[in-house]
Amino acid sequence: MSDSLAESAKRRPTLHDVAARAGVSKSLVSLALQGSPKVAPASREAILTAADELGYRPNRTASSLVRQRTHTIGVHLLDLHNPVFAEILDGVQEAVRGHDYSTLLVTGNADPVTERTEITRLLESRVEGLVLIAHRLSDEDLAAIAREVPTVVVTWRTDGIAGLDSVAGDDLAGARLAVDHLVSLGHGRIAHVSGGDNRIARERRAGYERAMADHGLAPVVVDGAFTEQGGYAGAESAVDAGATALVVANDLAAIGALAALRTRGLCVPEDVSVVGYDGMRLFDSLDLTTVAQPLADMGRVAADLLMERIETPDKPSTHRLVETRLVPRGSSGPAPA
Amino acid sequence: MSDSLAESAKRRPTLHDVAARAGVSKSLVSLALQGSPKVAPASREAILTAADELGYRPNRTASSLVRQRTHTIGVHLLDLHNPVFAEILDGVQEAVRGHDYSTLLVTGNADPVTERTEITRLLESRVEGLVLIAHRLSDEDLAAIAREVPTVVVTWRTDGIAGLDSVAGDDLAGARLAVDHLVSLGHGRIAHVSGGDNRIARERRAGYERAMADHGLAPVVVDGAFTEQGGYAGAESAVDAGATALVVANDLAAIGALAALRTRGLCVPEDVSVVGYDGMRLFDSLDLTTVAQPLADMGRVAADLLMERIETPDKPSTHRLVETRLVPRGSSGPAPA
DNA sequence: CGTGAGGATTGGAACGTTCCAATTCCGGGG
DNA sequence: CCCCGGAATTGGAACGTTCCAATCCTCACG
Repeated sequence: MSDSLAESAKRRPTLHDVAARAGVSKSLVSLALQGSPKVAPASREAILTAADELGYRPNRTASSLVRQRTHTIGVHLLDLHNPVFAEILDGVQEAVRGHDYSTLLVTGNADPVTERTEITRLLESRVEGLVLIAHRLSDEDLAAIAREVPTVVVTWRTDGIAGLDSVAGDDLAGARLAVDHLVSLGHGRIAHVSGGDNRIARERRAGYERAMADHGLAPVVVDGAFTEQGGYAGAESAVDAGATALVVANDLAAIGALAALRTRGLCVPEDVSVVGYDGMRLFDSLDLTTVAQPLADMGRVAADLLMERIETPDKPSTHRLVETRLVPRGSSGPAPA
Repeated sequence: MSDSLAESAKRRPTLHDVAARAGVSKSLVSLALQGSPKVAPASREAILTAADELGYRPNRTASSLVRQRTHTIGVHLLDLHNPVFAEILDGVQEAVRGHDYSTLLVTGNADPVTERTEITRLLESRVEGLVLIAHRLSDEDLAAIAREVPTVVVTWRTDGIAGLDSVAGDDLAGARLAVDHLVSLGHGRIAHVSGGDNRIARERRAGYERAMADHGLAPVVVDGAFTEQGGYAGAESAVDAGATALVVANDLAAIGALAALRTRGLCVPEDVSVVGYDGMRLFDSLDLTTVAQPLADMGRVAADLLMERIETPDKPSTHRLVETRLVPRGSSGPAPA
């Protein structure tokens, strides 16, 4: 006992220590701890009590070194602050737990450099698969990663990279839904507050522009970002330009836009209508009309795709588009006379 | 070349493979890759090119097995959906990067069972320290963990557990700030929408109750939760009870409360004032009066405390209380006549 | 031309597991 | 009484690193 105390200060107990205490070999301890049926009940008993008297804790690094498996997949989130990603992650975790994998979570804070080093870390930890929930990687980096480990990207289509699957919302169609909705409410001066210069933002913008063209309306795009500040600034420019309705690049920015309108003394939806994008649960009570994506589903699908690719590394890439739908709420209403 | 191709399909290249290709021993490769100055420039060159021709990627599990260090700390978040935790995490990550540790992120989705298994996983991965950003563990579990690895808890004081540090907001004082603010605006019928039955909620509630007593006012506490739904339901009961001001347990619930008031046709702050708690940046534009905590600072302090404990495992526990301050915004105003 | 210093390089043990092959143990059938 | 089979147990190699001690090489100096 005094001996175990002295040791515990020094070094964590190993299989060997447990074996010594139980009076058996380390092989048998290993067997017993894995629940093998070949171990005699008496030995098992002795081993189990020895293990927890010592506070034995298996060493995962040693274990995964010898079996060449880590039973772990890596998940990279662009940014923890946007709850959208958390909702997608929920789906991933749920699906992954069903396959007895656990997840290693990592975030690059929307910075490409940190992002690369964090993902490198995951690869060095020998994750067996990778889910990238939005990222800032170049195509070359992405391809290199996909060559190394089964990978699936969530949030936008990734074409032309071998062995890389993707799950994305249909941003083109989604933006169109928003425009159609506003047009049906009688709006003509519909502006788009963009999400900046990145893939998703460009896609949503394109959807907006095409829909406007199809309705024979002149598009007005103002610069914004996927943040509240971006939405705030964008909304100001948009109303300056005379817009009566705003298609905002995401919900976060839409919240910012609402704030801008409020400080301008404009009423929503009487003076200006606002439509967001994402449909995150967190903002359900804000009464924001939005283009909703099935976020948790996207995560689930991504995880399933990953599991398939882990089983069949050479299968052709699949790119899944999930459906978006418009959720009309209080922030959009008939165009002012 | 053909041989390396065939191999790459099978097995990741190891130090040994790099050594073979560069025509040196694995020891020298190891040395070179760590950037030791004892390696001759020519060898270094050869090794480096061999390594990246093979796409060599060091195996972290092997490495941390032999040096008895993982250079990793584990961070557990109660719940990814509440952006408060993300803001705390920012501080942790920042501080930790400065000490060349990396972080393993894990979440239990507010479920005590998943929480335990996830933390167990971290311990098996031999993290060198643990930051728990809110948790649902019993005191015994917590003590057991703290005995095993340096641990610091963020979000509430943890007294009486040896070797466990904590960083917390002063919830007692914070709730008092909210009450004082509302009293100074002339409110008398101030209700508290509670955050349910957990440590932080109880603390904030106690702060509210004491402050009310000190002002000679009758406390009215209605059941709520740390979620929008909780705030929504709580606000309804509170206004039914005739309150003209609400001290809500956190910002998330306050958002819910605002929604409830809106659907009741009540104006904020003309009819009812609302004060939240947390001060998360995400809601800056919502114009919510709130009791702000320095979230990122809390994370930084926690990480620093952890580093100190890693260096000096036997130092006495320290419990840091950080200061909260009231941020008056548009959701609170003079009491109605 | 021998010696030694010192830099460059190498072999091998160790880290804590898993798992295969080999060994021990036991009772029962011949 | 011996042998056999099966159950229980064990030793040891292997996983991919790190790092220590030992060896090798080169060259300047006496």
